[in-house]
Amino acid sequence: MRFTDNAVLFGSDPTEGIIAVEPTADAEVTLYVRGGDGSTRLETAEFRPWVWLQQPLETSAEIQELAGDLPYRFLATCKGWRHFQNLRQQLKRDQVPHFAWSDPIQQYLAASGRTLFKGLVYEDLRRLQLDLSVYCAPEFEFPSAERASDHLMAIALSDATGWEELILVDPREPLTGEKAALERLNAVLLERDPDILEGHNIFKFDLPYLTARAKRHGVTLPWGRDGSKPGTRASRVQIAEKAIAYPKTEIAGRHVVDTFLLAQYYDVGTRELEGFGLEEVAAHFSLTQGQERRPDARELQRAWLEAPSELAAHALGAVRTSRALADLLSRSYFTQAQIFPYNFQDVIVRGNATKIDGLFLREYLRRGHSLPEFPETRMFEGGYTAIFEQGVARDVWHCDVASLYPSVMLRFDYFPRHDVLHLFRGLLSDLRTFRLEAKARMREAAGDPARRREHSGYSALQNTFKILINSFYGYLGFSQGHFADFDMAAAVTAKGRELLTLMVERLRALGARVVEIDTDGIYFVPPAGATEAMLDADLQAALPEGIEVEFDARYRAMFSYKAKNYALLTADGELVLKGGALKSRGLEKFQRDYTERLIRLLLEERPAEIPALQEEFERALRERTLPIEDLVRTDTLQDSLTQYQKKIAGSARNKSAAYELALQSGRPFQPGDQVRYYITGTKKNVSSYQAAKLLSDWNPAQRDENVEFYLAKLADLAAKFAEFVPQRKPREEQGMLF
DNA sequence: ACCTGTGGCTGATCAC
DNA sequence: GTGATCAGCCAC
Repeated sequence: MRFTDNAVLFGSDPTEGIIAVEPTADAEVTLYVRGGDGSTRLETAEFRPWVWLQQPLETSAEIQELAGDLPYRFLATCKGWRHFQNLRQQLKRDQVPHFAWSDPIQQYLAASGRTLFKGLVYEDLRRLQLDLSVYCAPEFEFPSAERASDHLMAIALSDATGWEELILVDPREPLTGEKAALERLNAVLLERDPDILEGHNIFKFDLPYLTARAKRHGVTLPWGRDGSKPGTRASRVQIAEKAIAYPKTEIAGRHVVDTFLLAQYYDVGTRELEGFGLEEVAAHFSLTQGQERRPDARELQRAWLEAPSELAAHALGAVRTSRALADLLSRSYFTQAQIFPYNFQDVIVRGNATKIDGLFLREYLRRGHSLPEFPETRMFEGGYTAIFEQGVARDVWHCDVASLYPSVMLRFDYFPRHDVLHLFRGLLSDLRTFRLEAKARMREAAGDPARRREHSGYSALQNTFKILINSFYGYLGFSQGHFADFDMAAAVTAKGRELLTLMVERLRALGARVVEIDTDGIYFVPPAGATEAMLDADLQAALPEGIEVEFDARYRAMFSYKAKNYALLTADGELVLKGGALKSRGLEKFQRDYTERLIRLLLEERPAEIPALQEEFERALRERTLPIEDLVRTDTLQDSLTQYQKKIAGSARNKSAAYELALQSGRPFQPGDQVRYYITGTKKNVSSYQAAKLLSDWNPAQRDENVEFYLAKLADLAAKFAEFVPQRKPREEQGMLF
């Protein structure tokens, strides 16, 4: 079976080797195609953009009537991009209902049925990593490319073949040296000719810095494959609850990949990253290769002046790390680019529901079929969440329904009403089959060093299929999805709640004590003498065919705190915390540390040690011995500073420390930026936004953290868990403590 | 210009 | 003090 033969999923045109598409003339795109020998050749193709319409109209565009009787029954195909833009403007002005994609690359790919990277493996990509080391005069706190006294110290480069180069700026002549470095970078890019430019925070730091310095020196940056300069425009990306603003940079014939954004996306699924700096992310993935300690900015500057080899070691370490990171985190997007009619760079930053919409529209277009109106949106109920017992339970089992929502949709035919070509069902069931197949092939290749590449290829593929499968339900409730269907979304969740209720009832009937449930899974204490097989058989018999239960884990103990908030102790003694109340990054580190240690003591039946824990933290706070990082809060800005000020002025929100500090700092903070601060003063009751101070203004010689404030926080925390701390020896207790 | 969904907890602020 | 509201983060 060749997955790519599925035209709905991978597009109908099997052309292989396309690594980039760029519009190069009004009605033409240039394709950059990778040959078998690794060369890159150029081809041009005709490109005619179009608009979907509900009514034919008097226009110079070519009007085609589409099949079926859905509202968008006409296609207006334009002569070229300018014609398209004029038509769109006119339609907007005359308030004529219409729909069009504003990205020419997306339009070309959808119309042609082509996608990037077909016939290639990830390793065929020429990936180049970049990392800057910059100098900032001692009187300034943060580097700024706009300042005369700031400049580059070095540009570290590497690529996937293992090639590395450090372009070092001569400290004796920093400015002429910087100019030479920029020119050397230009030459290297021309020579190495990368498909992908990678870096950590490359959009917000490296590229704007290089652009600003190049401008100062009058150096042009002809980085495009056609010799053009990078293009930049303000953009923002939504990653779960976070909106991140960044200057999106495009380089003709190439793609820019920021591992900072990749890390943000990764974290949505795991919520395990301590922070998003290169070092923190690398540490999470165990990628720090013998770098015992990261030198700070000032140390690097000294190294640049006195011991360039130290700077080189650090800078090259950074590019190696971002290469390893991109290796781990961008493979799945490589696969997505083979599927969706989107540019590689865009497939990363687009939401899953948007990309699924792209699949639907591409296929309806290919079949010459009309499109529905956008859906009528409404609120609908979600999953069933409940907590039945609080406190500590021992010997807790977990079971869940294997991919609940996809299973419900397939088993009960919950598909979008207007999808008359029935793509939804086909895609979902194919994806499911494909995922199983990809997983099987992945396992087959596992462990064989000669098949490592194959293994990681199938791993990325099955993971992409999984993400897609899980996004189909979300698509039903996506207001911008042409085939979304809110009634159907409501039906899916209702069925999910019904099935979960049924499972809870069966488990109780069998004598189990149900502790906590959420959407598709149940934590419970099994009845004495129960076997998994017994429970499984009973539940499976009660559930409809096509709905599979999995008993996937057992735990020594569980601390059930509140809905969606609990802790698990595994057989290996590992403690897993779930929920914002126990592990939110919105809590200061000392609170998270205290919570984790307290819960461990509870679950390991060592409550006698709790008073000592309490004293330890109190003393550390009182004697100011905790590292300041433990007292710091990290807030991510959601709004721009202007938006914030507007809201405050209009009493639409309350003041907040993070925004107030950002405003005071005078730095250009943007949505998505993090503000780290602590509370100063001497009184317990202070308003945070008045007493807050940026971590960067911290002076270790003069500790000014508000001890009373933090002691009160500790006391609140202790009080929160007090009711779960037993007053007797836990050995005498059985099961839950109340 | 961009955007998968709902459910739930907590801390901070502010009006009462 | 108390409750309402908002923002931020997390589970699934």
